[in-house]
Amino acid sequence: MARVPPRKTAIPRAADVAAILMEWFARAARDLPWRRTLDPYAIWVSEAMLQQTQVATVIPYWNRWMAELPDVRSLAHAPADKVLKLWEGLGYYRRARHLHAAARQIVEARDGSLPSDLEGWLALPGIGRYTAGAIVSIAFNHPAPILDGNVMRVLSRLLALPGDAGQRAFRDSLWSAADRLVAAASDMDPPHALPHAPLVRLSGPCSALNQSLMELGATTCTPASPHCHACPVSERCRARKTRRTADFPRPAPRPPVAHRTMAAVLWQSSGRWLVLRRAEGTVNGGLWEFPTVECNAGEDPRASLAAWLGIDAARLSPAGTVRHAITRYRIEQHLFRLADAAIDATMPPGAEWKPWKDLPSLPWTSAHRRALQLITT
DNA sequence: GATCCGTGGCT
DNA sequence: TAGCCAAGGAT
Repeated sequence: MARVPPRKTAIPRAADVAAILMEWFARAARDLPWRRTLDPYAIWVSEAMLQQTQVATVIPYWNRWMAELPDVRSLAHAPADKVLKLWEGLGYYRRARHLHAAARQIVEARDGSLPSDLEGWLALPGIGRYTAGAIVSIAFNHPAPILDGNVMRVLSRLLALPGDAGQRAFRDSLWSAADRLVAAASDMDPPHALPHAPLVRLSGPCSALNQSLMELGATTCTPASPHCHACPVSERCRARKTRRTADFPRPAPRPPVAHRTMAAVLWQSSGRWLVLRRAEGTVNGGLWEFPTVECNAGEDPRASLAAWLGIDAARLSPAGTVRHAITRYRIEQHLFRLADAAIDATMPPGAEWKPWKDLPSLPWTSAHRRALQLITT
């Protein structure tokens, strides 16, 4: 039988690869909580949480979220602070605000009925091509391709396709490869059973194929030292064949790290503490923190804070340091306590006094949640 | 297209 | 320790 020579950037015999990956997934799939359901709302929440976030981090958040906000109506009607509190510590808080806004949109414009097609999902805030494809393939078995960091790594190695995630042509080629695979899977039988994870449910072969690509990237085709001996498609992998798995994908250039210094005041007066909610549109918008000022390079943090508050620096007592990171910034937060006597100081704009007992239930920025613990202990 | 948006874990 | 990484989307 004549065999068509594979195009260089095409998956050789995509149907074979799809079948192998699905069979592997049936054996290797991890039992993750959102895999036990076909509810598109639950899958949507998991996909929003999993953006740029690791599975192990997401699991407890997803469980809490689903217990508190089990359906789209409960989310639509929830207060913003409750939504943010459930997201506290996950980062990229815009995801939570988008989820909330999309739920309201679904309840108001669609009477609470979730979309079942790609275009319907893409029309919602916070949902792009990856997330829409993931939801419709996993929940509805639609043959929509997905391309995330894992799939990009798996397919670029399989094809030995040079390039990095920042390059349009590279991404386009991989979207095409992902599309051919899920299309090939769509008319196959799904794996019959997942003996290793019997509680995992599959809507069909498109779900199995897409999840197999992500699973392979997460557990086997890892960024550093991939476990090629355990890979079901290693014999078809062009990067493996030439011992160049480390070359794919090429890392995208990263913006240089910048260091910043901040000073925050833990100001207690008559049993109340001064806190403020960060403005929407800023970093960590909507979250609460203690009043904070950024220090100029080389400036003494205590002097900066004293000047900002209009008080003598000697009245601020050091209470510890918290280090954290926001995207490309590495931030050193210096904490200072200020007690009752300083009622003559300048109130930072937007700040309000809250009793101690109210503080733990607010949604905090990560750095200041740790500051809170420093005070407690 | 480049830049911004968080965090915790791992090496 | 510093750097790197993880199921992206919006502007």
